[in-house]
Amino acid sequence: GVELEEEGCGNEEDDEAWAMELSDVGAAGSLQGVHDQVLPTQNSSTRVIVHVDLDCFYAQVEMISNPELKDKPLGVQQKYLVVTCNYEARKLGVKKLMNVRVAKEKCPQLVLVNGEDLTRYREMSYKVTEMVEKRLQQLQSDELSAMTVSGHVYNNQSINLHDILHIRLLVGSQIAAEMREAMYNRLGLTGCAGVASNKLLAKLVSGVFKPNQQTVLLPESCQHLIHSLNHIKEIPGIGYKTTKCLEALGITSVHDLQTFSSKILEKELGILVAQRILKLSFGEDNSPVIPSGPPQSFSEEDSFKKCSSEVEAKKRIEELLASLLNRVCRDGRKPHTVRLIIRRYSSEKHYGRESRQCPIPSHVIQKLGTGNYDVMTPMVEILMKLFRNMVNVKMPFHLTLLSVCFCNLKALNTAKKGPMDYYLTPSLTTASHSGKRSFKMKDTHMEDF
DNA sequence: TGGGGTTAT
DNA sequence: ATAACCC
Repeated sequence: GVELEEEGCGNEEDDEAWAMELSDVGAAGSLQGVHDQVLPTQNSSTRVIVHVDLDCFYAQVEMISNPELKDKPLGVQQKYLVVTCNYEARKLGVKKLMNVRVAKEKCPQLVLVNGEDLTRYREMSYKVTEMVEKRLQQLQSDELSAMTVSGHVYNNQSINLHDILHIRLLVGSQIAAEMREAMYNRLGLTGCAGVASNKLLAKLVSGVFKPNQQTVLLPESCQHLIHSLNHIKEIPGIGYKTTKCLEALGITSVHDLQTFSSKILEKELGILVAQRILKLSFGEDNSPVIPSGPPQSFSEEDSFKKCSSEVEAKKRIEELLASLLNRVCRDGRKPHTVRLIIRRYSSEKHYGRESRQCPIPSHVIQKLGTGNYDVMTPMVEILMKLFRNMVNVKMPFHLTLLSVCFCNLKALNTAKKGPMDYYLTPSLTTASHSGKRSFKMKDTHMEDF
């Protein structure tokens, strides 16, 4: 099991050490199947991060569901987009987020499956997260002694067995290989892995050799990697807006950013963003691995060409709500806030969503998950009030998206355990002497694995 | 562009 | 509630 004790800690303010220790054993998971982990170390300044990134996750789940699809070019469709596709399809020119019509033109043999319902992807994602958690617990007792690298070494650099950093990264590569093996053997999923000294570098290097391979980055090749990027937008953490802003300043390459005046950058982007992305451009990233734990919100959304009546909106909201109630019931925790999100039709407005939220009345919260059918009626009432708050139904309107979100999730006071309760349990020891609510990883026993 | 998710302000 | 980021 994992021990996380606050040894002789008289300082109640010391959240840092606690977070660090948690990150030492934590696994971050998300729906896309991306997982990071940090190996336990004595010295927190020399980290080894293993980043694993599943290959075209949705397409893999579909191929596992229906093996006949395995050797055909396959695309996963949501509305009129091919959101992802397998590598057969990529060879034939299909790209992620390609219009269905364009994809069919490029590749007439393309097989399409609908991927608008995320249920099965979610289920597989939970399995992956669960597996990674268990491997993580086991790692600490593993013998990791064979000193040979697994997979590629970035830039073909040679390993110096006398360099302790090299050795630790090499051990990381073995762990990455073993985790990928386990994922394939148990769940049939393939993926890439990157091993490096921080999250940024691990993620970047994971994509160097692409499907189903892994790469370790030795410290001497860090600058080579970062300068191999053709544009700053390829740096995770620099998104759409920041890229536009940087381009306006004449910054397009990593070198441009590295040598740009930090003062001007701070004025343009704010001190926080400026300093963070400047460090990123040098391959520096001290952000910790944060175990994601169970989700903090659940939402269902649907997009469409046009919804312009209150009656139709209500119907769509009821559908979204029914699925959501199911999911929330299975999770076991109770949402205390509900939010309605809309997107209005507008010719050229990038990212125009509006939302209204409100607390869920306590008597409704109580009924949630009891199988009581009458939870629908009051919830629909609430959501329609939020709807009319945003949309003047006496005037013509044109919506292209509706979404319902449950958030502010709280564990119930009863002893009933939901499926995700497995990951985190309230830490009695810490809570009792710090007065703060905190969590520790629950012990896992080897026979579970 | 889809159907999600997070954190910061 | 919005805006930025991630996949």
